[in-house]
Amino acid sequence: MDKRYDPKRIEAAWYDFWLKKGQFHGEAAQGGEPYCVVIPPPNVTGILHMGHALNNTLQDILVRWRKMQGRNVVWMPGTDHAGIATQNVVERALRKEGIHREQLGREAFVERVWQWREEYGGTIIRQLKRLGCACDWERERFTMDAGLSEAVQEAFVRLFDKGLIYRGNYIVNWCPRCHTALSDEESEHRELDGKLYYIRYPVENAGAGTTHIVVATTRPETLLGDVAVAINPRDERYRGLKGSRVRLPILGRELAVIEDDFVDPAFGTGIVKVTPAHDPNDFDMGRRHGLEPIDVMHGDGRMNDLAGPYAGLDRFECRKRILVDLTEAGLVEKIVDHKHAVGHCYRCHTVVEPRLCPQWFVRMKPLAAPAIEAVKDGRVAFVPSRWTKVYLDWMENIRDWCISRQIWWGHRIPVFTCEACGHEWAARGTPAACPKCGDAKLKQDEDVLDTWFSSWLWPFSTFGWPARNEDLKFYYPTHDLTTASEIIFFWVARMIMAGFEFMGDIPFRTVYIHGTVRDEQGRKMSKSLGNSIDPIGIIEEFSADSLRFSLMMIAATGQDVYLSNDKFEIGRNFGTKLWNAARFILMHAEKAGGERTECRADLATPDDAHIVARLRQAVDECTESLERYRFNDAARTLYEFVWGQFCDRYLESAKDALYGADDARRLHTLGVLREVFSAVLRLLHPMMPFITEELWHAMSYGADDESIMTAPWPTELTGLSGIVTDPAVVRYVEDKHELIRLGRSLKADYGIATTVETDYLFHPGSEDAAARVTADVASLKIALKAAKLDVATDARPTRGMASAVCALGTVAMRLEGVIDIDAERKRLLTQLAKIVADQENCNRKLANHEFVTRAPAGIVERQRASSREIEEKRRKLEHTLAALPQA
RNA sequence: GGGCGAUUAGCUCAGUUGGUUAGAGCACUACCUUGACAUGGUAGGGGUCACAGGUUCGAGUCCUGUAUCGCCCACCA
Repeated sequence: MDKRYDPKRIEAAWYDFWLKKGQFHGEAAQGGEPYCVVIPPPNVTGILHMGHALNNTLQDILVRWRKMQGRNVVWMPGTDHAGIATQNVVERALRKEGIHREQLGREAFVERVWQWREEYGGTIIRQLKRLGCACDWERERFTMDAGLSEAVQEAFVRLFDKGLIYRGNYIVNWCPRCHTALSDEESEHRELDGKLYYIRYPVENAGAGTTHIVVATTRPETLLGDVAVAINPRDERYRGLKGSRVRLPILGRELAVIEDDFVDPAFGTGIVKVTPAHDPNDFDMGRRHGLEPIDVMHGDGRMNDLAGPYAGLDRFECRKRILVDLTEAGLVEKIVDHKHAVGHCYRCHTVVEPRLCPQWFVRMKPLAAPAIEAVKDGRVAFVPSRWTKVYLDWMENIRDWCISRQIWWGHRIPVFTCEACGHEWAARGTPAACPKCGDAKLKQDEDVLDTWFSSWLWPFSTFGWPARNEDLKFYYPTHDLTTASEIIFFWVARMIMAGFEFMGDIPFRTVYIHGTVRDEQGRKMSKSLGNSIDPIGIIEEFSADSLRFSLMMIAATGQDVYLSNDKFEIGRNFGTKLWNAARFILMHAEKAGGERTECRADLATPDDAHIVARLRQAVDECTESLERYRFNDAARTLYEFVWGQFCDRYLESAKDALYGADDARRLHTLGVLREVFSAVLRLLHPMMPFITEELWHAMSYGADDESIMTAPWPTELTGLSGIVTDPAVVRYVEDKHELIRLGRSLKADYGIATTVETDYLFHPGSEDAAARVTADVASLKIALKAAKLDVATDARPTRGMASAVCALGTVAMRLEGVIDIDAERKRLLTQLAKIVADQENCNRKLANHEFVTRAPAGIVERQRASSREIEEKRRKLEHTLAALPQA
């Protein structure tokens, strides 16, 4: 075994080993209890960032852990075609060649995207493999592959036929750069420092002296599309306005004057310009008052012919020019600073333009109902639970989903129109003729579907739906879905709705929402900020295991993760520690030759009992933490056990036996070491798959061609069953270590000699002996404290002044002149009085639970436990008091 | 405007249902080339748990309020 751990050498090799063994594959035919996870499919354009690394490490831990527990596991992998994002990437590549997509035409362009995907689309999959992900790659899917495209059509047709999909002319979020509509979720609001422009509109026949009114707007260029001005009907100031002639500046169009409750008299001037084609509120008002919208913009953000003199200008250029013109005409009353939230395209960050155009929508209210119920009654649970409220708030106020996109890369909307009779219907596949008139001249809708329209089917479409095959029946509903909070609306909520609509059941049972990965300053990691840490770089520099384990140590449940490069040293150092512990055990095993190591009950020492007890505790804690999705706790438990208990304590204490002359003892100790370490490797495997696999083989725990992944999750610890783990023994060892530590400290700092006989008065099960050791610890602490007090007052104690001697059964202490024994006794007595009071209170509560309220067994048991705890405290304190020297 | 989260050591953070003297990693100090490990060991310094009230025998933990930072949602132009 190499002296140094070289992750590069082993990681790739073990991954191939797993693949060759088909370790990650599962199918229904194998039977057993299913456990299934579907990956949040990363974009094909994606490269692995820290968010992915965190997300997929979490899933991999769950998957490997469940596998070790004997479940029939499938982790469904795949990628998302990411409509707009991918189209943008390919367009950019084409632009470098000087080609615009229009030049290629639709078919050729889509062909190019497929080519691009062939060439670069596998990047993120390769990176997930380097991370160690145990995905069932035989099942890898792509949201545009034939099967999933069929599922998309099926879902669309079913919803269409049920009347849940409709086309309508509404204001949508329009990205002038991507040239497509976006859903509400795809428009990101950002607070911007804008301006509020107060503009005078001339009035012709108003009351005395009125020559104009003033409206306030943040987007002056839209006034070109104004069709009215609106006031609140209760606004006294503008009583006379109705019936007068208001003229639109520059274009001179006459505007209607309408009254609408929507208008807030307190904002701006209390008069609103109404532009139905460019603002959702105005659109609604326009509908209420029967006004015809006037659209003054092209899809690319340039003004159209209806913008008169501004036709052809970009919208922002138009804003500048129109302000100049208005100012010259004396129509700008004032300009004030104004903060407001402006929508931006989530793909290219261009300012979104509200635009009136025909789009396809899904009616969401009917779909939401069962999905709301399922979360309310706990069939689908969010972890941490606080996200439940976020989900429910959104679902209860859900708005229709705009699903059409004016791009080429994606699932073409399967709606056909008969050119002969005008019949419009949704069809699976490519229909040959109109079902109404039989004519063959058909036209398919030009638009494609929102990317998420395929994602929301992911938990069942990946298993072959609409076909009802065995795997789908077996693995659906899946179990855990792990994702980031940003995705709750885009994906999680919609999957739950689709699950009910198409499968009649929930898609998964638990949604685990992890935190966002941020840099040290708390900023989101992003390419544009240049602050991201590349996970692959970390794997190169440290190792995949280091990356994974460090992330788990840092990421508290659901909290955001703040990263910097040096954070990964935790995982690396821990890996090294583990490596060296293995080397130590192997070294001694080699020294023992082929002799049989065996844990023998009759040779078990308190240290053996202690490490086994702590191991059992670690196993329980680790298992429980994973069950509760507290990955961070599981990692910390293992870190502390391996480093603090196993290496620092047990391994050191084992040296006596290992270097000793007693062969039986040596083999026994080696046996305990091997058994405990075997459990350690298994516990760590989900988090650090590579190094544990390497060591599992180096230590020959299983056959050469068997993976640690198929070894059982340690629950029984059968190899260690002979070792009695009496609580008194465990406590004794704890105290012993404390005694040694204190003794060393006294000696090192103050030259106070102490003799600690570590094996003194050890009788397994002897409460009294253990209690007396505890008292000794307390006495030593007092001595230490006293010595320090004295140092502080510049009177360093000499050997003659204080000494602490541990001898058979008791600590004889002389603390002459060093400590105020009376004060110490007084302090302890006060403490004791408090404890006695606590105890009475606690027992009263217990009696109350037991006999009065008849509380559930769990609560009574808890109360009993705390009663025992207090009793224990009291005994310790009394012993300490008794051990205190007389003044 | 609504909702949520955070505030604990110099830094980054744990602290589950209230319970002895509030923990870890990094950084810092001193000593240690001891027989697994210097990516290490031993010992140590460093904290009015943001602030103000309240509940309790007991509060970092529960309740109310305040302040600061952050996130999400939202059609007041």
